[in-house]
Amino acid sequence: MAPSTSDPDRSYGYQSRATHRAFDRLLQQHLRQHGLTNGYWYVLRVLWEEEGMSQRELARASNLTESSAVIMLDGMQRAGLVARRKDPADGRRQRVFLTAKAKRLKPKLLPVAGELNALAASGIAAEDLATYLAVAHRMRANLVAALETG
Amino acid sequence: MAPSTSDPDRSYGYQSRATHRAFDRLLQQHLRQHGLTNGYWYVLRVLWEEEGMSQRELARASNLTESSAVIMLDGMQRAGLVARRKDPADGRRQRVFLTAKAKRLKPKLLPVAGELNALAASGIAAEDLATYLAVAHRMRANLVAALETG
DNA sequence: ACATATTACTTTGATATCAAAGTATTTCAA
DNA sequence: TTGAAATACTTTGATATCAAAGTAATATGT
Repeated sequence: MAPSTSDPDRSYGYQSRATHRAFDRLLQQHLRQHGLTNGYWYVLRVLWEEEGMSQRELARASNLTESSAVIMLDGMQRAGLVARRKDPADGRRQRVFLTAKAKRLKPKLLPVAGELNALAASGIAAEDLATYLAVAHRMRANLVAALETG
Repeated sequence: MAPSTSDPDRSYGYQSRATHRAFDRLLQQHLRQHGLTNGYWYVLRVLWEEEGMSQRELARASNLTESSAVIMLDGMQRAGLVARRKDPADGRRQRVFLTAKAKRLKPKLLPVAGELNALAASGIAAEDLATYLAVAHRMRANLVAALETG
């Protein structure tokens, strides 16, 4: 393999990590003013769209493992953001719901997502942004397929 | 702002996180066979290119904060991968060097970077891959500029 | 020279994350 | 119907990561 794929500037892994870290740090800077952590944010983003899913579904939608989701939800429950209710039809499932407090945060905080994305995208052609999303999506699919294989 | 920028599939933040996580998990799967952690890998990638930099320089090159770098290097030192030597000309600086053991790992492990990148890129047009890198680079610059502003 | 500012690293306390092993509940096949 | 398998969640122990405050060494202005 030519050096091109291990040179950091040309490494998709390196660049995706660098982009993510920059997003994550800026997100943290915004959320701390509202007393939220990044981890809570990722879960709230999902729950603001749809409440009442099982922890497993929520973990998948939030891109967390199930054990990470348990820990996150423990914290969010203590912070008064979510409530867990056992599914009456299946005692194994814990369905997750937002509290009134978490619902009130939505209009204040959801716009932050748009702001950060707009900021990141500034000065970049719309066509290139679309390509970025498509490539990211395909790379993830390729990598997840490899993860499951081996 | 239109919903387009908060819909996960169209959110650059969401997609960059998802891509990174997939890379990171697959990397972990590969490295564990060699007894290395992802954190050590990121630092080794830098040191395999250039030894003897100060911790601050190394932290910047590895995309870590200085305090994270300290913790990582403590572990790497215990694992016999690096040695720290005080700069004779400036007693504040700790210069970081690879041990023989870490140097021996390079030919075995460096190719992993190329393999994962090739795997991630499979089925994607070269032109689109180039766009991905350019967009990632620019986004990071935009975000870092915002971080520094406040 | 000496007090102050700057620089480089370290410590501390917190969140984020996972894999592996463990527990409780439901499903299913004989 | 009952025991094994599958499912859903939890616990445990580890790494990864950061911000803020702390320590040590050097540089700077007077």
